[in-house]
Amino acid sequence: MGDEQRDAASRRPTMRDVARAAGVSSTAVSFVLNDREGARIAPETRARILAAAERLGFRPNLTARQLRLQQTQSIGMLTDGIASSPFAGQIIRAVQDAAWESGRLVLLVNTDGHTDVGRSAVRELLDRRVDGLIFASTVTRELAPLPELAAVPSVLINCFPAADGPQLPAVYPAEHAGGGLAAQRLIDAGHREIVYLAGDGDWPALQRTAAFRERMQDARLPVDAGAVVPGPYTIDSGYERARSILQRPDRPTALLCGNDRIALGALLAAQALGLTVPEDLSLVGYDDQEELAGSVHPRLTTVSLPFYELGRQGAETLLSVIAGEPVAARREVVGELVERDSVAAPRHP
Amino acid sequence: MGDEQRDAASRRPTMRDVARAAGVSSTAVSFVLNDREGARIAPETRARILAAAERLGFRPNLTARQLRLQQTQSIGMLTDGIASSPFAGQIIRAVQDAAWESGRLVLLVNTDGHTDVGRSAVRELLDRRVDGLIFASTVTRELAPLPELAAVPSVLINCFPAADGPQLPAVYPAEHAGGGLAAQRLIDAGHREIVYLAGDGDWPALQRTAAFRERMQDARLPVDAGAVVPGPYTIDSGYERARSILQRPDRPTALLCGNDRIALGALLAAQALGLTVPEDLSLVGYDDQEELAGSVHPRLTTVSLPFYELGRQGAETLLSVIAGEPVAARREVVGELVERDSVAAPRHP
DNA sequence: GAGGCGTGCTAAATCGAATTATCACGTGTC
DNA sequence: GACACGTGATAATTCGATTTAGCACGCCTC
Repeated sequence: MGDEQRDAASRRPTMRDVARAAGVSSTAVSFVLNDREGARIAPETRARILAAAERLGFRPNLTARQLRLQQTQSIGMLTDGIASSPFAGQIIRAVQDAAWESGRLVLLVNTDGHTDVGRSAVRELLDRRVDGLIFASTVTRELAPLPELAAVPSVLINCFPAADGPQLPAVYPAEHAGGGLAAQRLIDAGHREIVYLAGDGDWPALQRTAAFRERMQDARLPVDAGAVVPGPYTIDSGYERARSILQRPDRPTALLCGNDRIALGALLAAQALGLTVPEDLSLVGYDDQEELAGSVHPRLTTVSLPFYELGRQGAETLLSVIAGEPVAARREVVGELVERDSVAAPRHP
Repeated sequence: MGDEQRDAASRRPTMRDVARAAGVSSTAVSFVLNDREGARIAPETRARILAAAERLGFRPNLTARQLRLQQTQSIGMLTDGIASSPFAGQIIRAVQDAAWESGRLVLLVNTDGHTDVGRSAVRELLDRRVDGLIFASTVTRELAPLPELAAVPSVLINCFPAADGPQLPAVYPAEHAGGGLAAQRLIDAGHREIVYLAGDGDWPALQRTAAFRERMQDARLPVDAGAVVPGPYTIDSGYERARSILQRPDRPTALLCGNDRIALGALLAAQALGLTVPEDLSLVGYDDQEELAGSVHPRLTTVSLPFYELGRQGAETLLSVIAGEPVAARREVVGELVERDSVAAPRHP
């Protein structure tokens, strides 16, 4: 066995190997395998090349192709925390799905919130010549994107750019609309006294609170000083806030909650006070944390956060930018009301 | 402004640009920037090159380097479901952390359980010349790894190879040890009548059941026919099984559960029957599903699944294989007992 | 002053594909 | 018989780095 044959057996076969096997030049092989139009190759030659490629199990070396073509068919994805939020997985999955469908692969980097890691990660990804970049935030917020992101097509997911940074396209949840959905559900059920156990000053909380007020006003219901009670997004805080509110003689008939954890706290408080949900008290959560909202008794009516959709639309936006198509600067994705068992008509209407 | 200068300004600078700017050959630039030992470059020349590189903001094109060096400093990661399990994120995070520390990036592909997608994903990753591959399963099980995986260094996480497939190194949870931990907790608390609401015939369930029997025997406690009740890993099933068991006059004083969902079902059943946990009934779960085990009242004592550790050890094993170091064929990682509030001494000892 | 040697640097090949510019050959036309 | 033209291929270059082999020069030695 000659050196050449031994080599061809141990190495992955290259285009040259195929060319030699078919008795043609590597140019011909390239033309045939890429179905290059305008290339004139006789049918028999073509067949011989195809057969040789098949027989050798030839697959092009993508690293070489990437260098020549100056594009890597891969996109970089930065997150500031994968596992810190159980939802992040959905975004990653969606981005990966969309990328895969477009023939691309995802290079994933988790910065764990460290800006310096993020910075070197972006550099590293640019050095690898990714076709585009996605930055996904674990919490919905305004932020100043790293200026380096602007070097290639980039898209923000679950956040949006501050006025002073690069104006990258952004895809994030329609918190105002979602908050409206939640509030409207309680209003539609006939509740007139609703208290909002809101989140704590973050952007989603502000948006949802505004929506709550608007819907109440639209329904000509009063929103007095005590109607919005902000606090941390924890079970304990939900419990404490609900407890003090539900002990009032003029207690509300429904509590709108900033998230499912607060709602769970409220549920526990209601039970501790001998109130039955939803008969004595209606409850609406937010986030639709599967493991939580669907596991308690009664199961929580809540609004889902459209994480998969966020990821998909983010990725599709990025692919459009890469393709040179125009895209919307901002895209809000609406979650949906998940009807379960924690809402009923008020007992004394 | 000459063509050349304009080019250098718009393109990312290459090594040639740096060489020209410093008035040397690109070989010299390569030697200096890579600190190649044995290369003889005068200190002034070296400084000039460094200055030029700095001034132009030169960063090497990694695609070109990868082609020349025949290694991509990246690893491929396949999962059969990212978001289906909230834990998968931990494994991904751990793998990415370890890869990053070794100067590598992770190419992530989610197969969603489709073997054909997995197959083409592996091919795609091999075409891109990843240095190694990780396959992570969402459920702990025995499986026949895709034969293609054997083409490069590969490691399995949260699963292990069947006897007939390629024998890849595997890292997975020590279910036997973990099951022992859970059982022992109840035995140590003084319980003598313990029923195991087991999972349904999967590998972890089998391991944990075996461990339960062994610990009981070691403690000279009887394990009669009804002591192990297998069933689905759902809240409902836990509820039903617990209900029928707890209604018996000789009801056990403790229930060991196959996972936290079953345990939650059991908790609800106990409450429905007027039993207090842990006073009347002790409960131990498994998995430590944060959102669930820590949110119910009383909070569940359970055993954690070491997902982060699994990912990290898996990645480190892979890096060792890539480096040509010997590695263990199988590595079991033990979770830990998470003490919370659902275990107490039995009332009638 | 010829030969040896260390220093400092470069030309050219290489990695594996894609692409541009030609080239050889036969056929048809005037 | 000279020339244009279509067909079927190939040689050579390019992408941007790394690496091997070797060149030019000065200094020292005998």
